[in-house]
Amino acid sequence: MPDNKLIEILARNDLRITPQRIAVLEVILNLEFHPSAEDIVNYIKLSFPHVPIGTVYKILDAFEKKGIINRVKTDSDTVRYDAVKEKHHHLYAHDSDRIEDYFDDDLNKLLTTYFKKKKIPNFEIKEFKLQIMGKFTNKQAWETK
Amino acid sequence: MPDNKLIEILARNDLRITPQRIAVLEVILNLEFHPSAEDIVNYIKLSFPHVPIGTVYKILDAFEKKGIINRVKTDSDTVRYDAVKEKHHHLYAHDSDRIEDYFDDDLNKLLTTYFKKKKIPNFEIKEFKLQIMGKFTNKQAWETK
DNA sequence: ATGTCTGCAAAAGCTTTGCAAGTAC
DNA sequence: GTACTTGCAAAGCTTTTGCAGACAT
Repeated sequence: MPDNKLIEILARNDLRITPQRIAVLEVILNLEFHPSAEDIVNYIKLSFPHVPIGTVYKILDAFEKKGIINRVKTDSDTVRYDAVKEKHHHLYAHDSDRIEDYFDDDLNKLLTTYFKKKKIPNFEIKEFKLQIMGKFTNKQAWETK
Repeated sequence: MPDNKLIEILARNDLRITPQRIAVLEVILNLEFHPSAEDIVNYIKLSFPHVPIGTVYKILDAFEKKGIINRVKTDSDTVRYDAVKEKHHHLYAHDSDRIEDYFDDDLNKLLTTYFKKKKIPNFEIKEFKLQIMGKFTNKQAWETK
């Protein structure tokens, strides 16, 4: 992704433009495996020798507050991040900690229609996300990325 | 829940019957808010003065391995637990860390049927769970439990 | 010039682990 | 009696916080 696009996102969100923020933003927008803070540090190292993980946490925090990213729900005790993008769901691999996006407009429509008719007592729905647990059957596609 | 039922569950799973395990199991089976390890310790304190949290973690670990409980997916860094029961989904409160079960057979059927027709490329679905985020509109029901 | 961000290190959670003593079987 | 479990404390991780110096505006 070109830097000027990344800078534009930061500017639009009233965030000061720093090399560290550009690097973190680029990683989250480009990577598809929903990185943890540590993943981000490791990935950035390749191009940006040393960003302390404390700084990455602060940056992630700022991004989350601005709504640029979200935390992904997992059943482990480490937080993973997801760039905010068009409505999507998540595929969770049973045998690894891989999490991938799943886009499906028919599914969105199906669920939206369903909950328009069927209300949940005492609960006002803001959004929903389907967690789909299972196994990836084609590892190549991911490993060679 | 009567002790003999709890004991029966432990026995069926080849777990030795100890007062600590009975207490933890009872909490998880009865409480509906998906407690963390710390919640469990606090709750148990009322009837069982002191169970170290390390022991609770070991018990939870044993229960999870036997499939008596599951970890609940959240976007925080603390793990919460859920008794394994008939298929259900989760309601997540936006303004608190409350998580409740949502049972809906029509929804289960709808999704099962949907994914029988629509396959996800390179992914073999084992199960799915809908996360429903929003706001509880009737706090009384919960607060007075 | 000002307010914000980074880097570093310390501190603060949460969870796991090791081991001796205790308990279930 | 044996194997497993508990209790306790230490260690391990992840995440947060504080503060001085650096940087963006």
